[in-house]
Amino acid sequence: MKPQLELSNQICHRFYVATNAITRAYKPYLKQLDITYPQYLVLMALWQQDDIEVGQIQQQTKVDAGALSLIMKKLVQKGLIEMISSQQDKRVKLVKLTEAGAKIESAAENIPQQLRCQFPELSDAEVNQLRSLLDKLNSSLLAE
Amino acid sequence: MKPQLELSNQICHRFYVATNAITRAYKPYLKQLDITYPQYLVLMALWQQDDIEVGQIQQQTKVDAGALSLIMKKLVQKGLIEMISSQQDKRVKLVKLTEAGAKIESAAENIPQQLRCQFPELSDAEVNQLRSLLDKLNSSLLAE
DNA sequence: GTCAACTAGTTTGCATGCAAAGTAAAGCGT
DNA sequence: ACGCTTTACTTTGCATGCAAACTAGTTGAC
Repeated sequence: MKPQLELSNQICHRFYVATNAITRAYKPYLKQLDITYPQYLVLMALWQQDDIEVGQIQQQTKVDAGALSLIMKKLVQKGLIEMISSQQDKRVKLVKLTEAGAKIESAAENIPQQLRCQFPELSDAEVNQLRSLLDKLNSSLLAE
Repeated sequence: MKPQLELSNQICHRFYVATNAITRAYKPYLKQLDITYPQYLVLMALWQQDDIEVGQIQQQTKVDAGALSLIMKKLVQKGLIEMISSQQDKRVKLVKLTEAGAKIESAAENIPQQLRCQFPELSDAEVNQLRSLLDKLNSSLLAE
């Protein structure tokens, strides 16, 4: 057995496990808002700045463009956003929060903090360390 | 705007981005073996120890049980594994590598190293730090 | 011994992630 | 003005991730 192929040596497998666990941890909270994690990412982008292009949402959330199309459609169906073709450039669609979409921000406000409570074993310092390592990794991986 | 809802403050979003980026980085290498990342996880578990139960594979890889069923079926179709019902307990299925399945281990041997080259900005020390933080996070998240 | 409770896996329905093909509109060179 | 390339998004096909329902085989309480 090659040691580099052992699951226990694989950083990548740890990411796989962690990300799935995090998404699962989010689920009960997001379920109350009747949205999924990627949909939540889109809404976060819009709460941060409303009335932006689909492409900007993609850049900020890093959700795949193809998947994003479907996600936007769902959010429209749920009445949380609306999409309007730009006048200047008819290829571009501008995304806006509806009243309902803007409203659930306050309901989402406490989610990050509750998520944080799911891993109390990590100190705040360790979380910051993790954040900075992830930033470094992501900028490296997304570089090309 | 609530600062805790900004994408740039979210550890979880960093995980989302990192894991998707890693999976994408794996893709070209795994494509040469005609397998996907979760299928690769299953094979790694078997390379480590052959002739084990489906449940053991699930525990080691942390792949969802439902998804695992389909993955196993694909691996059987590809002729990389075979499944045999246990004599002692007919509910249990034992999974074995075929000759072909055992063979591609050597082809997979260099993948981890090549993946590592995708993020040269991280030093070995930082990778180790990351590994230990991920372990701590995972054991915390998977505890309940 | 019998039946309820449990266990190992499978199946199904919905929501992505991703690659690849497709569409419509803009921009560009000549 | 005409065609070629690029851009912004959408659609499609395949492979999960996940919850929930389902099947078959075991175990335990009595």
